[in-house]
Amino acid sequence: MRDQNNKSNVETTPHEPRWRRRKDDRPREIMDAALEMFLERGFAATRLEDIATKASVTKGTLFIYFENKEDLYKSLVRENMKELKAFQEENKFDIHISSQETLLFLTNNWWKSVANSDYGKLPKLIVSEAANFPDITKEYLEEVSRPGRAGIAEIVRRGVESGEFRKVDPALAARVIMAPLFMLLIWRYSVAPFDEDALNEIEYVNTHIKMAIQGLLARPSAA
Amino acid sequence: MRDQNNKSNVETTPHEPRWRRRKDDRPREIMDAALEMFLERGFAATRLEDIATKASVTKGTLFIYFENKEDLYKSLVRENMKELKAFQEENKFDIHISSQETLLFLTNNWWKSVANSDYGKLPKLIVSEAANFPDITKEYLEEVSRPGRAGIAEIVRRGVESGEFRKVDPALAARVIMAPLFMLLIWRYSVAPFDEDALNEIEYVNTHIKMAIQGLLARPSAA
Amino acid sequence: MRDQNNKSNVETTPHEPRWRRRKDDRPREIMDAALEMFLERGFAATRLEDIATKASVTKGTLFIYFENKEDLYKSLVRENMKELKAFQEENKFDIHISSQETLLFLTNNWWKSVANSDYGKLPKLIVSEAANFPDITKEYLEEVSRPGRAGIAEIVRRGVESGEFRKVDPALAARVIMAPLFMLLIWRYSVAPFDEDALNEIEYVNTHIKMAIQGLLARPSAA
Amino acid sequence: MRDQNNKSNVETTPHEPRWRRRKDDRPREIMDAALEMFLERGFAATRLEDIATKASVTKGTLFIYFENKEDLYKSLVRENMKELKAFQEENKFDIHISSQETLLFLTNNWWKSVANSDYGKLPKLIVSEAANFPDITKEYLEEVSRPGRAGIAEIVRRGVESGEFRKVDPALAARVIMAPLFMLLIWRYSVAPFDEDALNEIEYVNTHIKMAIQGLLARPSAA
DNA sequence: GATGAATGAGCTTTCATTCAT
DNA sequence: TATGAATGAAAGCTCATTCAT
Repeated sequence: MRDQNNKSNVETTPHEPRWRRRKDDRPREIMDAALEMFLERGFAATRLEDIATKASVTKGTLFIYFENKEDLYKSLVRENMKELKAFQEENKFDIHISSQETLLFLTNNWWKSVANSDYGKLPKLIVSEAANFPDITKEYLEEVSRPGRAGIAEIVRRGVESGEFRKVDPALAARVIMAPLFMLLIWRYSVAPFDEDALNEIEYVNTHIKMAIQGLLARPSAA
Repeated sequence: MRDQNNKSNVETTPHEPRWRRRKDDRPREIMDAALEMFLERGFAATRLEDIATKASVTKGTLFIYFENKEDLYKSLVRENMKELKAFQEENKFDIHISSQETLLFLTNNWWKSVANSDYGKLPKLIVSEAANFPDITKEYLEEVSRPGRAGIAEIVRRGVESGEFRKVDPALAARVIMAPLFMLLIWRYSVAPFDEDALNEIEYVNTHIKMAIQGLLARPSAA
Repeated sequence: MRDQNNKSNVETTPHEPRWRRRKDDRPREIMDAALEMFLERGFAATRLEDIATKASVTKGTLFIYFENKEDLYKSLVRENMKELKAFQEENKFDIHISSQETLLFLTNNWWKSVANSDYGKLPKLIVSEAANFPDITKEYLEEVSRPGRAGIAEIVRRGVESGEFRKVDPALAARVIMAPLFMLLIWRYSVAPFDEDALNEIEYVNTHIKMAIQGLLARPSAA
Repeated sequence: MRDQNNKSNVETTPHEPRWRRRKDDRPREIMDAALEMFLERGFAATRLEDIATKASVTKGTLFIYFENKEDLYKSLVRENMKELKAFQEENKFDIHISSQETLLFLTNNWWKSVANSDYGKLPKLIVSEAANFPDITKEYLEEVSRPGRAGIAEIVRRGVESGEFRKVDPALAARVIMAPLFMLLIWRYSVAPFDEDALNEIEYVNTHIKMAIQGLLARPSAA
């Protein structure tokens, strides 16, 4: 993989160094590699050597930046959670538009900023390792999942209150609205690569959000 | 990596069951215990000793009934898949009732016979181990998932054709309709035990199916 | 080391089993092997594989009987300490004989039962690993060393009191009396194998105890 | 196992010191730090990083002055041995005084110049690492231990010859006389820090040397 | 010279699997 | 059949050593 025969030609060619110092970038690179592997194989089935190889370092380097395998896992999940939380908080909706428009807007944002970033990988990871990392699971539920649901529930509640939506339980409706979106992420990062029936994700999301809005509207258009 | 050694048992009778029967049905007990553990921890993180303890036998006994850990895993998934398939096939809908009634009827059936049996544990397991057991993943997609989706899509197609439903892509709508149900199963067997916000599953399913039907109907009731 | 070619002649010779169950004897055998190695190399420099080989088992077997390397070390030291303590307690001196005879008697006993048993290996081990196992060190000091010193000091005290011995501090004299005996054990298990100048241990002990008694007697014989 | 690679520096000048000097004498500082750590933990259990930290340098610096960990160990032991030898050689006794006075004089000198300097740390180190560094062990025995014993034996021999001492084997008596002194050093640098029963070292040495002289004198005073 | 990030050999530990009992 | 002691391959982790900076 790397240049291994730079012994015999030392004094002739100014050969590439065997490695470089990249103190600032390594942790991120390692966490990125680890996220991919953990997402694909799960925590226990992933060997540190594979993560190291993927991050273009050796096993030992992992231990410079992380205490152990578990610490690496928790660090990368928490790092992604932190960023996702920040995103959620700044992504407040415009309360002047209708509830259905707000849902559309949020779904759109979600698609662009969550579904197609590393944050979108968290659900599959959290779900798969839930019982193995109870603390992480609780943190995710409390800090990411619950606030997210609460936000959607609030929109639904306003829609119901204003008469725009039918009478539904906002908390349940929020869960129902979010389910197909999370299912998409879980699907994508688990069975999708083995599915011969490729899924058009954008059409799926559009179909979902339209159905959901139609399902909520007090006087749905016959469109 | 896995899934490729179907060599050693060629010379035995092809109809010999995967595991030998015993009067007290040890294999089933072992598979039940294994299902619980694999579901909770994942394949790699589950120790055979734990499965054995849960099944009230010892490690060595597992190897009397199953070739190895992988064989145990595949056996239990396939056994459950086989039964689930049988259920799906006999559970054909009555084509004389309306499409929305059919959806209600199927959801009801699903709730009683899938969501609350061991079959309901498959999605979380399959999703978590997808990349580690590609063959199993493909089998599930081909033999369980795809036929299920096709069944729902067909109902939607008829609803659209008859004018009962709006014009939607039946395949996508089918995925959207099924997503919250699968999400429920995955949720239940992963993060739910750690969630302080207990989910009323029946209300969730009802909310979902009502919203979905409202979302599909050409002239939805304003209920 | 063991029979390795029992593959080709399986159906002909009733070959020796590859291993036997020796649940009851293994811990002692492992601890004996470990004591030898730890004594020679020290804790950190001893590889578990070497201990295993010496005990005629494999690495994995060590972990059936001991939690980890440290537990093995502590177990063997404590086991030997326990036996040594028992010996010390039952080996009470006859208070009717003179103090000098008591010292001779005890030294004789020590030579037979401590110096030439595994207990005699403890001092070098304790000394070498003192800072690495503070708890063990304290236990040894409290439970073995201190009572031993106290016993000797008591004899000296009686000798002084009765006028048999000169006026000396019994506690210090006890330490001085014991020092050459412990030094012998430490010497024997450390540098002695590399010394060209072989030490006649019995003569050494005799020379010591005679000098010590002469050194203590109020009116020493001119022998 | 160790001690056998004296190959690489053959072509350099034979008088080149083992370690290069620097104005602020880094090698000495490193060896001092290493001595403390090796003495406390042993060779294998001591991490170079800890030595470096103690010497206020970093790991890499150690390798500027010493080839490797083993070289550092050997260098510091040999350096101390060399100085100790020099001390022993110049510390010849005055043959005009009595043998018992000579013993007192030497013990006094030993207390001031050996027991309370770094040389006094050698015995515990040598004893602990004897089997791991056979060459060092032999050097110590030949160059330090044996000459020391021979010196004491010579004094005893003269005492016996002159009638001042009883008839004893000078070599054995020498060992017996030295044992409590070495035991003191070993005790001090191993278990003493964990002993609740603090030892008054000076009283111990005085008690010892008085007892030893009384034990040797042909007509001991009844003091 | 000095640093400390990076390496990789080697050790401890785990656990699926075997097999004596 | 059933057990669980014993095995040994493989994984996590440590740390002496190297070398880019």
